[in-house]
Amino acid sequence: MPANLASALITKLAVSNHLDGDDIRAIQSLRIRERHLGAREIIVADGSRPGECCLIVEGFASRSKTTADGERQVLSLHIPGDIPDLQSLHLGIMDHDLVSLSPCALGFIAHAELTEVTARHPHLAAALWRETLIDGSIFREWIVNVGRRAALQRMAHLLIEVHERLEAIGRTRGGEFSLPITQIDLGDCLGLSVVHTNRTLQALRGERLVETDKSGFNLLDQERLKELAGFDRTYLHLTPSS
Amino acid sequence: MPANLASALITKLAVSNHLDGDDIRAIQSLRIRERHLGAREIIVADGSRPGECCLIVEGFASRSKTTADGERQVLSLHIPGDIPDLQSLHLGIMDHDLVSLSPCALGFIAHAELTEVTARHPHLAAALWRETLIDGSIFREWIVNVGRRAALQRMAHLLIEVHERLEAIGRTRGGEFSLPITQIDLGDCLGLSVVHTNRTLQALRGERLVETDKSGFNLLDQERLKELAGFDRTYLHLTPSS
DNA sequence: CGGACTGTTGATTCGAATCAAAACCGGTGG
DNA sequence: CCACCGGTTTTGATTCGAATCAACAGTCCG
Repeated sequence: MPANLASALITKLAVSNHLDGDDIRAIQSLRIRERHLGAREIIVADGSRPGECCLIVEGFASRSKTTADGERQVLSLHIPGDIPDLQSLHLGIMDHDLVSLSPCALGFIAHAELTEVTARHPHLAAALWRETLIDGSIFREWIVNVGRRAALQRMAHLLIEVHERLEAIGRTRGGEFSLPITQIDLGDCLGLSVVHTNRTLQALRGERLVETDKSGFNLLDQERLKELAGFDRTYLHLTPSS
Repeated sequence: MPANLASALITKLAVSNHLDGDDIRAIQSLRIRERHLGAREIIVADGSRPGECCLIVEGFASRSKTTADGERQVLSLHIPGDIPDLQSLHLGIMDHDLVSLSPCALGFIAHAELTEVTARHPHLAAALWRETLIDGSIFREWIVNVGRRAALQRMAHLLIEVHERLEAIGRTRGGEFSLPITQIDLGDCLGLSVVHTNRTLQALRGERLVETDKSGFNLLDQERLKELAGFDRTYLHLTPSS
């Protein structure tokens, strides 16, 4: 019901899906419980069995896993409009953590509510399924990123990805975008140590490719960055029915 | 129609889903076009727009991406009962290759056929959605594997994963299982060079943890391997509605 | 002001890549 | 039957990218 909560979801879904009036009304009729969190709070914990899904209305979140010997790996970054734990609707048990990066406005939607709405709106169900598939596609690219790209390319690739995704929902100003992430977490995204993350970032700055400040990044030369990273946006599936 | 084709799918789906008689009849009524391929053939190519999904009836396949500068990364390994390109049903364009590892018996099912059956059987649709979510969960673990585990742990983790998945569909004899993969491809799974893959495998053999032959592996001490790899099977979601 | 966290720097070590060559293996054809 | 071929596995030597170790500086905040 609160228009602003649902609208974040509608904007995001519309990037990759054709939504008709019926779908939009169905989304607007969802009961969404609003909640506000600070930075670095656990939203949903590994091993838990959530009964609702979490929509990011404002702010940033990440999903991560910690290995048996305490090494952390970030699996994905999430932006407004994302439902990072949509998979919990059908998987039941969480196999990773969902954590806020920045202070967040979140909307929680009960599984029962989603089950019901997808049953009555198969087209919307397909759109949500598609969102989880795009999620999977981004995971695949991250496997390539940590598996086969050198540190510099790896970081460039990540920054372009986030820029493209934010651009699609209208949250960039040129090459600039907000992403309040520490170098520690950035390293955990890239499978690098903090020290090397720091040096790699300096290299990108030195090449005049990227500027950073506390709250975000500025991509100074997107063309050259894409060239460097070997970036191909296909995997983001940012247009409907592509 | 051909019972043996559908039964591979039924066996696999039943591992992670509760299927009722209606679901099973729906699967058995699917029109599945059978095809046989040799080893190392491209089943579906990156960039293509397939009109059907590919069920593995017999044999093994892998999905992989190649970076701009020619580095290959394997994203997943697939076993009988898997539909490795199920995501194409909703994503349209392939963002990676699907390739046979061994000679395969495949069953192709038209997208239209799947769309129709999922519309009429929402419970089956949920099961297929769930399969794609498990796919995604395995990708997440692979990100951790290449991002944060050392070569020895990494290889141990992969071998245990494949063993667990094959065991669930009844295709292991104790620690033994078939997986006809070259060290080149194994390296591409793990983000390692062939040389280092070879040495890592020798280390596992030296520890009397693993035996290999042309066609597969024998895990000599699963407990110790799991301990070494820090293996937690949760992410495989091998029980229904867990 | 002090403390906790984050960012930065330098020195050193180490795991894995690379380079290069040889051994092995199954298939093929003379 | 054996020579040969391409692909794969193995070995050794060397290099290199990134991790680790160890300080120190910067910043935010109570």
